[in-house]
Amino acid sequence: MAVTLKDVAERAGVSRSAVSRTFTEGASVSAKTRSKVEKAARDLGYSPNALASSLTTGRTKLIGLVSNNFHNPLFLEVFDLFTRGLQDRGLRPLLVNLSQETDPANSLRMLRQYSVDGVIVASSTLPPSFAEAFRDAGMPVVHSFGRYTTSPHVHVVGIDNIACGRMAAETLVARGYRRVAFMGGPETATSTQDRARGFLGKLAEHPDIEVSVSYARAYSFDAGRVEMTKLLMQSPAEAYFCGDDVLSIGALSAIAEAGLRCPEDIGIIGLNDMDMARWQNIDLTTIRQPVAEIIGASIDLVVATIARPDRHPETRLFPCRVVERGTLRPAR
Amino acid sequence: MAVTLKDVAERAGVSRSAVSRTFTEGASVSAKTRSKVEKAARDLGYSPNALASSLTTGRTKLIGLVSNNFHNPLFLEVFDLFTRGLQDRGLRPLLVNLSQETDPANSLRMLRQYSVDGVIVASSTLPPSFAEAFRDAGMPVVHSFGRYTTSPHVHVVGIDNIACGRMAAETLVARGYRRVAFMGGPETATSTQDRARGFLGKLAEHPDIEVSVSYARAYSFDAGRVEMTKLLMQSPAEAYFCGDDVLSIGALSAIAEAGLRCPEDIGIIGLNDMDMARWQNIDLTTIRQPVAEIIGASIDLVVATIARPDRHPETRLFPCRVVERGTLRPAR
DNA sequence: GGGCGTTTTGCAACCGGTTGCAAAATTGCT
DNA sequence: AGCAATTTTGCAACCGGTTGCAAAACGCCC
Repeated sequence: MAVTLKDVAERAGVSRSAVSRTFTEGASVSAKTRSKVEKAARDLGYSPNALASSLTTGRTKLIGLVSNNFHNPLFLEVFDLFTRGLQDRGLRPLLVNLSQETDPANSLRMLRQYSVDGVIVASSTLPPSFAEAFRDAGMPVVHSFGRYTTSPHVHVVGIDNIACGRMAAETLVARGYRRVAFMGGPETATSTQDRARGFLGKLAEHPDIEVSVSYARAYSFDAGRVEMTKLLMQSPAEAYFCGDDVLSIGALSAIAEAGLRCPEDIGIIGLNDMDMARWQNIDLTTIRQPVAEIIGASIDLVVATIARPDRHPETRLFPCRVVERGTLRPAR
Repeated sequence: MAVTLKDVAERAGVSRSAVSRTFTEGASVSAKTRSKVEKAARDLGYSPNALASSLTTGRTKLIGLVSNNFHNPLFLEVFDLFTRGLQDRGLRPLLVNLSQETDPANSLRMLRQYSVDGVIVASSTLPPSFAEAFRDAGMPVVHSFGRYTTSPHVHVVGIDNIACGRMAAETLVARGYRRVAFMGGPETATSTQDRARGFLGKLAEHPDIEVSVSYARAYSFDAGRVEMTKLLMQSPAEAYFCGDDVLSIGALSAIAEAGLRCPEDIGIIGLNDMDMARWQNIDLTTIRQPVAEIIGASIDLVVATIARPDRHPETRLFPCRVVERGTLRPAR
């Protein structure tokens, strides 16, 4: 069926080793045999079987891309950038959709069966222990969009969520809001915990400002909308820092529905700056997370760890910045 | 490093074949050896190397998932459903991001190197020839969201875009619109061509209704917005059938910006019914494409074709229906 | 043309599994 | 217990490559 090394060798009149060598970088082949082999390969339409070679080289060039965020529009950008970035380095993404699963055992087993060279866990909601399970199994792994820890057991690339929380607080304070609130994602998500911590920590410096906190039951439009609707029935704050953009958009929808205007009646600041946030009919003021940089660094790091598996775990955090749009009143 | 068949065999005190057989469905092993092997495997933490076994069995359980739609929010749902659906059948998605590439040669080569069992091309914009290149290389392939042809060379699963165009036309006519228009995606996309055809075809039956056509330069928010802005500066139609939902949302944004209201001043009907269309602050009337059914059928079909490669190419089209929301005036 | 050092080449073993085949073990039956 | 039929087992070859090693070929110089 498929054309193999042997076929090419026979047609070119050389040994199988010769063929193998012309297709492996830096092997010793004379120009003459190389061209004979290349011609034969071209004639036969040969391309080497990456899986077979992985058996001896121990490298598959397969990277497990594990995520549980298949509902957040930001992650379409994330998948786009990851797949392109990996492809550009000759690596292939083997996608694992975690859905609501939270135990790494299954993914671990299947990624081991396919002997992936490395694993990227792309999730802001999974606990650090998830990625650590891969490392414990001896796989190079980086946790993208993961939680920062001072003594990481695993590479982490992402943002400083605590600093983001602080940044949101500062922004709201600078705008003169006196009654502010955090509307988080699910309380179990590590990103939400950290953002709340930073936000509240910063506001503790302003005892005159009233602060409250609530949690939506998911990082989703509906959850944001439901939560904001509930809040509006009590006495709402003047401005909200929402756990992420999609939550923010849900909140905006609830606000409009209630006949209130944003930013005149209530201010909203999101987090992520996903593509949709800039759409003119959404126009969300938000904190930009440098997704492309995070992904680039994640790939760099997993590649580097494949090369030197004993590499010390490292945390790379990228700075975020506020993107001014139309859902917060102007600074005084 | 990794624990192999041989290690398990030694520990269990049996031959390598015995171990192999306990892990292959329907092979002949006595209960006694099976339990010995299973214990040894458990102790050692063994899991069989899928790639090595693929060498002899000729099956990798890898499915190439090829797409160029990494910017349309609908495709996040698509990837979610595909990855889950494949995983549920013990198959693994190897993702290929085509970006703006339109030549199958590269993807073909790399999917062959990884000897995928089958290929799913998920795209509404690629021409039929793209998927055919895989079939010509002897790979089981299905084109999801692809173009319907009466004599397909390749399995196609999707919707009847011509019928959708007609359905949009009927809907607008039933609402009493007298000046209608089609605002397509890029003119080169097969889906746009067919939708235009159906739309215009149906309206040809209503000579009293004025029809016009224009094309946005991409299936994107910005392109839809730009195109609608341009249209509004001339004399706009009363209602538009937009090439897809994201284009529709761009158009809605332009309409709002111009100080016009939807549906009072201008009606919009989209196509896809992506999750966002139901968001209350978008509330887009649209034609629903049954994405989950399409994906389920695509997976069924690729699996069936792997089992019987000589299977005759088949087209499966799923019916669409109008989802009434708030961007079209009510039927008279 | 002979001798030496360097490249290139092929052989054969190996990577981690599977599988046809014949031998060994088990089972059922008289 | 003896025998035939059936099941289980291990051997060895194979899947499609890679690679250490020793032999062969080559290039260079005298």
